[in-house]
Amino acid sequence: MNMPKDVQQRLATHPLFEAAGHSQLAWLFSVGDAIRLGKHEFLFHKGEQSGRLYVLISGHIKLSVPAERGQEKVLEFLSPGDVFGESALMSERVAIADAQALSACELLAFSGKDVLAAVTRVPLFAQQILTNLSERVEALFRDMESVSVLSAAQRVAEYLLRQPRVGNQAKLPFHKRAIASKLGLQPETFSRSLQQLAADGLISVRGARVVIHDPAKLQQTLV
Amino acid sequence: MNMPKDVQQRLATHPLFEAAGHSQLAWLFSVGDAIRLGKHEFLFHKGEQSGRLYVLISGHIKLSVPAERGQEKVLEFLSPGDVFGESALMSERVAIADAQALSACELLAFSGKDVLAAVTRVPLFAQQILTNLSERVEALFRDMESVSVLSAAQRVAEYLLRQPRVGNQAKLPFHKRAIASKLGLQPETFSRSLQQLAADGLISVRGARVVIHDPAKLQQTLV
DNA sequence: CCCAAAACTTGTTCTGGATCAAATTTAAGA
DNA sequence: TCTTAAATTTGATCCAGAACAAGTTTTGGG
Repeated sequence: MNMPKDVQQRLATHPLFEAAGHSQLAWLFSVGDAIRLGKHEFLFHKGEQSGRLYVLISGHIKLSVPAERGQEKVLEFLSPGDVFGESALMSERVAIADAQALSACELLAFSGKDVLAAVTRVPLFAQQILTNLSERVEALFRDMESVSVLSAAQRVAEYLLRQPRVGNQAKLPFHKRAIASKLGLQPETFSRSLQQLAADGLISVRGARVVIHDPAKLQQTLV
Repeated sequence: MNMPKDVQQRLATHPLFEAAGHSQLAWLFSVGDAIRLGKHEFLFHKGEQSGRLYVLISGHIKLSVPAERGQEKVLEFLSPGDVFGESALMSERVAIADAQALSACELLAFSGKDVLAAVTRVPLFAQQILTNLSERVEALFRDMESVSVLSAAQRVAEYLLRQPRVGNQAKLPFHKRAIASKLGLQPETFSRSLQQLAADGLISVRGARVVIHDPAKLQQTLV
């Protein structure tokens, strides 16, 4: 549909596509749209009928639903490789959340029809989608579990332990307010939980930078 | 692998398979296992490496994780047509929850390898799996949203409205304790929420039978 | 049909996190 | 750089739902 040549060349070496053959790639690129989003831009809003499935190539996207008093509930942070907009695969369905870019993003978009067609035409691509959807289901399970069995500080500790670290330092990848919402906490409680963990000598916080003094000991707090 | 002839015949007319051709069905039945579970029986436990993807044909299954003090957190109730055990599609993964039959069940089981192979051999089947996984992601989104934005009574009202009704009467399909856990509530709070809705004249409760006097008015309480 | 065990309900108290309020720090534009 | 809005933190209070404690009802196995 609308896929600049330079984008195609970069994608051809992308993990999602490298296993696909030449003609398969050509077909994917002929039916897919390349999309760019600026930071803060919305890809779709809750209630819209986008009808397309998206593959995030670069950047980060936040799925959230508006709540009362201008608040929002963050459902998921999406990273490169993630597949979303699954309502496209169901008939008559409408987006269940807002999708907003947290940074500049590149995406591919496919119509639901083309995705189902891709199952026969580019099986490796279909398998990637299956695997990614499975991973999202498991991630959501983990979230549901922690929201209902862990305390605020434990949820924060679990989140910190999941972040990539350089040395023993992790960087909170998004606004604390958004992370708090994802964890099912108010910003105040998130802040206080960080302070609590710091007071317990488990971490040090300065802005978005968190030093985890002893990951094993922090992990202990989750029991 | 292990598929009695009578099971094959019933499955051939099942919505999941009716679109598949004769030889495709034959292949599916040759690689799939038919499984029966008695009420209360476990299909797998958290931490096990079942390595298989399951399709629920009849009966109901509960996915849950053990919590402290012998409690459990119910993550999902599965109904006929649902696909689960998605860890099978990811390498090196282990079940994230327990799966227990809530009634006598019939299932099909496929190895992860065979599922990925099915993408090329029985595309319609792969599409069904894609669609069902998408539905589960959306259902989990809805659950996350209600847990964090609705009050106890609102979550109960929402749950009641989703149950099938004959006339204006709905029947709670599982133990109240299990439903409460699914909604992120203690049994006591679930019970009191039902009483509250009854006191407000919105419903009447007798055992597992709930009469919804005016669905529209009950829906109003969710605003 | 009986009866023990499980499920559910009802009452009371308690508490983790929400809410309200007010600094203080950070960061995005002009 | 400056300016101003946004993000974060800190403090004080409040409350929905958890936890604990007894009943009461339902259920299923014998």
